[in-house]
Parts: sequence; structure tokens; C-alpha cells
Amino acid sequence: MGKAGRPRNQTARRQALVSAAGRAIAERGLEGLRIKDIADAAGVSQGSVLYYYPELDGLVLEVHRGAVESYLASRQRAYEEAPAEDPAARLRALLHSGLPSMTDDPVHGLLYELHRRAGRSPGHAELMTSLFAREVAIYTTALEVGAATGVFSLAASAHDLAHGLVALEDGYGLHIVSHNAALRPDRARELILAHARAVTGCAGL
Amino acid sequence: MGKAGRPRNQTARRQALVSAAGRAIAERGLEGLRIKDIADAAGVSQGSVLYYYPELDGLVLEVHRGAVESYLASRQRAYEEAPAEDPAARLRALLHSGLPSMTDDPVHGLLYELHRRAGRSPGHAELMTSLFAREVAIYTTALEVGAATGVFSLAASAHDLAHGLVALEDGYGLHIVSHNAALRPDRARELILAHARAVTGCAGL
DNA sequence: CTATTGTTTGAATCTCGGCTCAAAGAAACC
DNA sequence: GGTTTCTTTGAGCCGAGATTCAAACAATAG
Repeated sequence: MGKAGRPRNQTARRQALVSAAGRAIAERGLEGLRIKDIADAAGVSQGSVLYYYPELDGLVLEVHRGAVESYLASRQRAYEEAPAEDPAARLRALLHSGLPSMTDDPVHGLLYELHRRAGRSPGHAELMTSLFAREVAIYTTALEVGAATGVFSLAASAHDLAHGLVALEDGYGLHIVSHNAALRPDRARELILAHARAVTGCAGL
Repeated sequence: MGKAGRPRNQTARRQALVSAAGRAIAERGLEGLRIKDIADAAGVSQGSVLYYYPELDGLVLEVHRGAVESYLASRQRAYEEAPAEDPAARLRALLHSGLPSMTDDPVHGLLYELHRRAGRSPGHAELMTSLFAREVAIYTTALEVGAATGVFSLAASAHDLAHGLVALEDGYGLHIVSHNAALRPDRARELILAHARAVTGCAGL
């Protein structure tokens, strides 16, 4: 009764599809997402897409999950690559990594696009919640380290201040990806930095 | 050569359609918006919707415009209804009017839904830009009055602080309408209030 | 090799919603 | 009454995209 046949190698193909779907969403948005786009981006036929993801929602959720993870990883990296003995520089690097760049930023654009589903889909809401909490955690650490070494003197609890910084980023970021003409990325970055200076009492930021 | 015939009364019908479309969008979102939904909500046939708005985009833009105006009017009202001799109370009222309420807030939900189009449609981007600028203006006034009467001692220019408050609202509001489980409206309100206290140096907030 | 099962394809079908349009209805004017 | 113009309707047409599916193809075991 030995089983035979071609072995499954679904994980590789799935990852390729997730990546392709991410590119397709970034390009045409969630509304215009067509199975054909995903298939083209992945270099396979429409049938294959359905073979692995009979429900497109599952694929989109996977894209969201991947975007959240890679975004968090990139922020963590930005934080850790700054000199550990300079908490101000680390916080600055963190702040810098949290705003969409001048040109249309694919990562941030994708995340905002996917967050739009959160209001109607528990799965996406969960991912957004998790992203927020983990960003807050990174900031909290950064602030606490600065306070412990005497570089920062915090105006409130590190946790509360971290919430504020993340929310500020989200608010400004929303306007930037939405092409608010009155709010250039440089200006937003400067405003956030000024806020951070105020709440940390650290002029060197 | 006297003209004859039924007079046009398009404005009334157009407003009814805009209102109906707003309700339909709030209910099913922009993605699922169907002409039939608008027609049903307005109590007319599909043909009538097309008669007044051959391009649905025009109707959606009108909905956005209306939402922005009525939202700004409601905030201005909240500000002015608070006692003029108490700048702190006025600022508090303003802050209170800027966050989605506990229950799914139809106004904020609609605005966030419409702002999503801004990244791809110049018309919507313009409305979002205008909304932001006018909110900043209201806050700037509120802060300057408080500073002039000695109730506030501002940590930075009123204009910059106003930007921060609006961005904070947008950031927290985004998470609230997206059902971020870790950020209840009460908590967000308290965090914003704390931030306002810090930058105005006004403990009475 | 054959058998067996996993994978891929793309043309055919199905479905939904936008759009057309001819006809009917309504209001003003003669 | 009749005429003219604006308005409304809804059935039917149409296309875009999802979904199905039978057949072809590939890898591995025996």
C-alpha cells in the first residue's frame, strides 16, 4: 500500500504567488486586483493561482502578513544598525524608517492599502493590531534605553510616548501616501523629530 | 420663440443622490459600491442615477466634498459651542470632536473610506489636503487664543503644534476605525489629551 | 517501463454589474 | 385640449473577470 506520485512542493510556489500578488496590489491597488495580474506577475496561468488559493482572500491575507513581517524586520534592522552607544542616533534611525520616502514608497503604500481591509476583516485587523503593538514595543525599548543612560528625560511613560510616536507616523504617513500637497515628507519628518525632541528633552536629536 | 417644457430641478435630486451614495458607501465600502445600491438607498431606479451622474466618479467626489464640509462644520461648531472665555474647554471640545466614537462612527468611517482614493485620484487628494489644512487652521486659532490669554504656554509654534494634533488624531482614528483591538477610543482620547497637556503646559486640560 | 498522484494549462462557461435605449410619465406652456 | 422638454423607468445587451474542468504534463515509486 505504499503511496506514490509527485511530491508536493507547495510552499515554494505559494511564496512566489504571495510575492507576485504583493507586486500586483502595489501596482493596481486592491480594488483592481485581478487573478490574471497575479498569474502574469508570477509567470503562471490563472488556473495555478486558483489551485493554490481557491479563496483569493487567503492570498491577500498572506500578502499582508508578509508585508508586516518584512516591514518590522526592516525597522528593527534600522534600529540595530545605528550605534548602540548613541540612543539619540538609534531613535533618529527608527523615526527615519517609519515614514514613506519622497518617491512613492512601495512598502508603505502596500501596507496602507492592506490596512484598508482591517475595518471589515478580522484577520487584517489582527495583523494591523499586531504591527502597531510591535512598533510600540520597539519605540518603548529605544526610549527606555535612552532614559536609563541619562540621554533622554522622558516627559511621560515610555509606553505612552511610544504610542504617540507611532500614531504620529501613521497620521503623517497617511497624508504622504495620499499625496497631500501641503505636507512634504521632509516637513513631516522634521515635525516628528521636533516632537521627539520635546518629549525626550534631548536637543541632540 | 418662447421656450416651453418641464423646468429642471436637478439640484434637489443630486443632493438626494449624494446623500444616498454616502449611506451606500458607509455600508458596503467603496469596493462593493454598486449603482443598484445607490438607487435603492435613494428610492429611484438605476437609470436615474446614471441620468444625473453618467460618471460615478463625479458622484463619489461629490460625496467626499460633502463629507469634508459637514465634518469641518461640525468641528467648528463643537469649538464655538464651548465657552469662549475658557480656551482649555474649547481645545478639549475640539479634540473630542476629532476622534471616532466607540460605536462604528459613520462620519469618520466614510471619510477614511474616501481618503483611500486620494492616492490615485487628484480630486480626492485635493479634498484631503483641504481638510487637513482647515483642521490645522482651527487648531492654530485655538492654540493662539489660549496662548494670548496666558492659559497656554506653547512648546513650539501654534502652527507646528496644530499639525501634530491633527496628525495624531488621524493616526489614532485610523486604528480605531480599523478595529485595532489594543487601542480603545477612550485610551486614544486620553493619550491625545496628555499630549495636548504637555505641549500647552496647561494642566487644566 | 507502468502506475499513481501532484501540477499546470487554457478554453468554455457562468455571473455580476455597468450601460443603452425606447417608451412612458410629468410638468410647464400654448 | 396639444406640444414641448425634462425626467424616470426597467428590460435587455454587453463585457470583464471569476470559476470550472477535462486533458496534458511531470515526478517519483516500484
